[in-house]
Amino acid sequence: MEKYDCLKLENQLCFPLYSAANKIVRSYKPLLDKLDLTYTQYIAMMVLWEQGDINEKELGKRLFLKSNTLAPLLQKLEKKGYIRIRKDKKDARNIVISITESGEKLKEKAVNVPPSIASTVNLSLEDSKKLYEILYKYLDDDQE
Amino acid sequence: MEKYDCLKLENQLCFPLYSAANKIVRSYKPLLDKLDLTYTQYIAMMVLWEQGDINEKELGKRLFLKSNTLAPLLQKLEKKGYIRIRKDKKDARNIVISITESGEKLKEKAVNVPPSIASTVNLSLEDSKKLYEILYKYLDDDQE
DNA sequence: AAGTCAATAATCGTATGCGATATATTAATC
DNA sequence: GATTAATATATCGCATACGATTATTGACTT
Repeated sequence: MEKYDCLKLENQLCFPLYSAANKIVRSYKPLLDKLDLTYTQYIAMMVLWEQGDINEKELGKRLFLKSNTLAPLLQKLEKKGYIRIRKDKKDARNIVISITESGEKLKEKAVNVPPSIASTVNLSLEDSKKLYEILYKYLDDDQE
Repeated sequence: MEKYDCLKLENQLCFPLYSAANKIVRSYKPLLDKLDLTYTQYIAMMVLWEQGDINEKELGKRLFLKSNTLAPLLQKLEKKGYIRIRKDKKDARNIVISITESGEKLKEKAVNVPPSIASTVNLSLEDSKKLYEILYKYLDDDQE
């Protein structure tokens, strides 16, 4: 083990993580273009499709994102007519996001996306499950 | 299994991949700030530290990146004095990247980064290995 | 040698991510 | 009730990623 071995690309865990994330997000693009969504906009819509109204902070927690990323993103989604952004009447610091009819309708198109992606990811069910499990182990660890 | 279950965030493989990549790259930032490098610049330097001169296309292959990302990145690294960018005399379409003395010196500081990151990633050796293995299975699959 | 095509890199436009900072609103304290 | 602290969101500046386009250079054909 040489002194500089730890600096070799092949010995990094972060690098394949970073590259694989780029690769899979890239593979969504042609599909999401049809919905007029970017990948980040898509996962935000997913949360809304699943649980309806949500405030920005809660959404940020679900997506591991903060307002510096979310605020501009949500503004774009509102401009496209998929969501509405309002202040909470009880506490005007809270922003409440709700889905519009147009946003709800998008769900019908969106159901085609996951199977289409799944068919291109050439991993065994076992590997997929393991990958999922390890990634959440890492994500759920907050002590950093 | 409901019709829309496939759209739930918890059923996505891409989402934890995307989030984990963000998280780990984010964790590099304070360390790389000391080297005046971004994460992408850091992995480019890694290739150079390991194998010296390389042309842009080859570098792109190693990093899974193309000139639309690499060209501006390399210009920044050159501006910082870590690398030199030249045209190949035999074929001026090829860009040859070489490392400068200052870039070579940076390696000494950089050796502290991987251990520091490793100590914050709370995964067992087994999980890390498995993660690495599955990610490369995905990355090396070109049929998409 | 001119013209066509292929290979490689650079540029452009858009949308992130994110640390840092600013702003708005509410809560807490005196 | 005025001041201060805390909370939540927005803005700013920078550096990616990436599809699409353009520019440069070389190879090939005739």
